[in-house]
Amino acid sequence: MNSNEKPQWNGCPTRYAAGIVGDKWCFLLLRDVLLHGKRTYREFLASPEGISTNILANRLSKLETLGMLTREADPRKASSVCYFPTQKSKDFLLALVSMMVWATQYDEVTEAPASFAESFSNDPAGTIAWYEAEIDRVDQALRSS
Amino acid sequence: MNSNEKPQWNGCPTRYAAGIVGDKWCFLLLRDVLLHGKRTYREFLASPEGISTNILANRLSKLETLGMLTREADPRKASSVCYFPTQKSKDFLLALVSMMVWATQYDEVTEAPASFAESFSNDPAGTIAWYEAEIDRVDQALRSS
DNA sequence: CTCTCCACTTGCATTTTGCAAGTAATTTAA
DNA sequence: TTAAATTACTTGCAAAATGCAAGTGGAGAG
Repeated sequence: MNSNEKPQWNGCPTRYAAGIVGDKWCFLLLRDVLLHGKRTYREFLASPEGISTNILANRLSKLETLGMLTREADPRKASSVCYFPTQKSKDFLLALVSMMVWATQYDEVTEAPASFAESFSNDPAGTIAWYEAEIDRVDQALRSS
Repeated sequence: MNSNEKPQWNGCPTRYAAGIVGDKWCFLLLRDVLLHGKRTYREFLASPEGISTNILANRLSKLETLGMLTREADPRKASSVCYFPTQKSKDFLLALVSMMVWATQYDEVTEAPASFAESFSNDPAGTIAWYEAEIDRVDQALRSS
């Protein structure tokens, strides 16, 4: 990607979202970061979908460029790297969880418990706030270690 | 795509959603169907992103297979074809609009008016219901013509 | 009976992906 | 102290997906 040329996927909100989330691997990486507490290359690599190493490196750098992740040294081990979600990613939680609720409804072999969709429809804002608090808890613990 | 082999992108709700929406073109076609009232091949082709004819045919058939669209004869002209959104697509509206609100917040050159995000945060359910009513109005008019 | 419109399909060059292997900088273990 | 392992990548290459241009077949209009 030549960083001199601006992508013209702006303007229309759906097109803007498609430019980030309209990619299988970016989508799943956001899940791993926002919902599964994953922060390192190795953890992302271990996800059951089996992303390959070159694609993972490419997408992490794309998500960093897009302002969804920050790349920082791992406080636990200087040679390692952490990818943290930005506020922009965290603000994506509502959309992500909405998609999961929808998927839970239509995936015949869903592994998600009914309680998940239920708690979201009872209190959407509270559910999202809970996820965000979890993220902040994980990241504060990691950063101060 | 060999229809004999089942894709194992089920189980995890995010993975299920990624299998449908984690594709730029499917994503934008859903926008066109759900928010722009587009129903025909020709209308989809005219979208500013410039999908090519083979990809359009491929994605329309994929979305039909996935139960997001139904392919029917155009009531206005028997030789023409209409793609209608199913309930499954319409139920995706909440997630789609959530993404748009998020994109509107972060796209520096968004064309979406502030009133859009505002009305959604004031009354999410009402906003979605309005969109769904619009869709039903369009489709009922089309089907009975 | 020809001409146009519509919804595709086909062929082919280019791009992206997936897989396997390699690498460089630590860090742990013997 | 030195060899082995770990981490985060990069590289090369074959296979698949994409984009573009051109073609096809059926229905309807003139």
